Amino acid sequence: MAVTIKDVARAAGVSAATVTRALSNPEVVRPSTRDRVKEIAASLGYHPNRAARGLITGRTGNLGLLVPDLGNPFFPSIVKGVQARAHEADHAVFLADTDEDPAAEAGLVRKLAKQVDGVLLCSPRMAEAELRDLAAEVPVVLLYRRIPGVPSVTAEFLDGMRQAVSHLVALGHRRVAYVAGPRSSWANRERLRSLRTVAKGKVQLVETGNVAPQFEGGVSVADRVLAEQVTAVIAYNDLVALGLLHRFAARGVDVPGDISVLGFDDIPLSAMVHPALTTVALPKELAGQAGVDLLLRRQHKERRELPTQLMVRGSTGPA
Amino acid sequence: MAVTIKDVARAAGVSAATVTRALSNPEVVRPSTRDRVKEIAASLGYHPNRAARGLITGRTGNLGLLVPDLGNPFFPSIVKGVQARAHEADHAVFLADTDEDPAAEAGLVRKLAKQVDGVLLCSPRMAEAELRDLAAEVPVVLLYRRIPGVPSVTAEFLDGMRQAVSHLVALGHRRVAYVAGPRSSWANRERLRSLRTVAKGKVQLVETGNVAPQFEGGVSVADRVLAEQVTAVIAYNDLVALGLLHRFAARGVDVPGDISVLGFDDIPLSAMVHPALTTVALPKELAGQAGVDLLLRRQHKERRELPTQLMVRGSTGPA
DNA sequence: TTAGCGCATGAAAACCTTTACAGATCATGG
DNA sequence: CCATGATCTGTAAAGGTTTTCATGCGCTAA
Repeated sequence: MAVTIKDVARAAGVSAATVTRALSNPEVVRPSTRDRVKEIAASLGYHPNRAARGLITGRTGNLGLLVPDLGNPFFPSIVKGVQARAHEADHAVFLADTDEDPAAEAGLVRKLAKQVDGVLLCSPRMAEAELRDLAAEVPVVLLYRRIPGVPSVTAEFLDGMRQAVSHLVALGHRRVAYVAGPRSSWANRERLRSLRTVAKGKVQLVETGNVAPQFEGGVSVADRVLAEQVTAVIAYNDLVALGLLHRFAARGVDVPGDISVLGFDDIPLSAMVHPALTTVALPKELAGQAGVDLLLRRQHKERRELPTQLMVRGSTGPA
Repeated sequence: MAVTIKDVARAAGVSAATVTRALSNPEVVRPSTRDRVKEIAASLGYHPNRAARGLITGRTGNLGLLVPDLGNPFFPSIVKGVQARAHEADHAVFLADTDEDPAAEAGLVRKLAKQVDGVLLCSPRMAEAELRDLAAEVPVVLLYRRIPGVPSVTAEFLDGMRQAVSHLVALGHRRVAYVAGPRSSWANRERLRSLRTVAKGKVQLVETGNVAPQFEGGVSVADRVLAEQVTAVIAYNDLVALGLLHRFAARGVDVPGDISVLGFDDIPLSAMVHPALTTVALPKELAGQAGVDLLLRRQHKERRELPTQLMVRGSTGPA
């Protein structure tokens, strides 16, 4: 059926040990033998059985990636980055989508744990204690979340918010609404904290409550935002901002004439709508790549904080 | 380190064989023994090493999923469906994104082949011969592509196109542009064929050439569409349609007042823009699920063709 | 010439699980 | 009390790879 190392060994007239050496430790085998083995292996289409290899080396060559919702375009971008980088490093990627169900996450990770060398976790809502337990069981790198002692990749939220607020201030906005995301989300807490810090003394902040981090969340809160008499609104993320835009358009509210809208994430979609969404771009593919690097280099203490970038588009204008 | 079957066996005072039987073949072991083993296994946190199991059973409990571009929101939806269904069946999912590079696909699949029980292939562009070879090496189910002899999940393109054209005809459109996707894509050929069939005698079809199946493709062809003096345009997919909408908006062309726009796929995004996009909805998560079912042989059919549904939204109106 | 060394290779053990087969235990009927 | 059969459990092999250790060989230096 499948071609095994023995088939190659027999065809090359050497032992299995020599085959494995020729392929994964080439310098220890005589060049003539090595070349012959390699050639025969290639012609037979031999690839080592990774399960068997993993059994003895303890390393699987796989890694796991957990995301809360592929429906949010933020995450496919991360997946792309992880995927690409992992393949460069000759690793395969297990993907799990938890469908925004934090309860299921830990279980999923534990099931994957045996089959992977490490796990990348996009888990804004999982309890911190749970996360810490997990990190003790299997190498973990957190994506867009920070917990002391656990390696992580995040972005400079504070700087991003500063860019956003400066932009609005420059346009003359003095009273700005913030539509928050899920209260339990780390990213939400972080964004809110950053925003409060940078808003202090510069703009008056109106918090309009928490919504689901989705398009519908933005739609549902849009009318409340309008009632607040603000000249600009910052949304938890782009999806929520798009929900706002949608409802504003439906009500005939002009953006940015009547109100400016600012998002967070810079999902591809944001450049496609009209008016295009001004937003704080977070590195996504880059974050995925950085996460893989952290995981595979096993620098367990390390942490990376990537730069953010305000993307000024059509949805913001003078107050 | 990790807890193995021997640890459980020792703790329970039985042999490894009894442990494995107690857990995966419970009826053949005496109830009292079975319960004790199960209890101890649970308390030790024992999970069988899937690699080792796979080595002997020949089944891995994993499956592979290949998509051309996660950046196209069509595919994350499929991934979600696959993922959810696979987990229900206690299988894990390897994901590979080929970044629209058909050349890389076959290699990726072959590398994965040893680690999976089967592969789901979203591969609109791979050469048919290559695909057939692959299907001979590892169980394959094709998603949104059909090749004789290979199990596949597709949708009723013809019926979808019929719904779309009937809708336009009812609105009084008689001259309709079609923006085609990549010439090498199966879906493109299929859509074009269906469209020609249903358009015959009902509307005059203007084909405006092939574009990349992305937002930019739509943007780049929008002006050419306008020059054709049509009252409606059908795009290869939603992303292209959104590109059209974007460019139309920038040029001050009113949709649907000046021209109606119709997409294909129904990606989540299409309902979020303004005007919302009228489009032919293809089952995505459902297709993923059906694919998994086919692969795991929970279903004995070789092929499934899922229904499509025209979603009438704001981008189409009277001619 | 031979001891000694380095190098290339092979044999065998190990990784963890499942399963075919054999052995052990026990109850039952004769 | 023994033979028989049923039920339960243990032994050992198998699966494909990597790695440790040992072997054999040719060569150099004494």
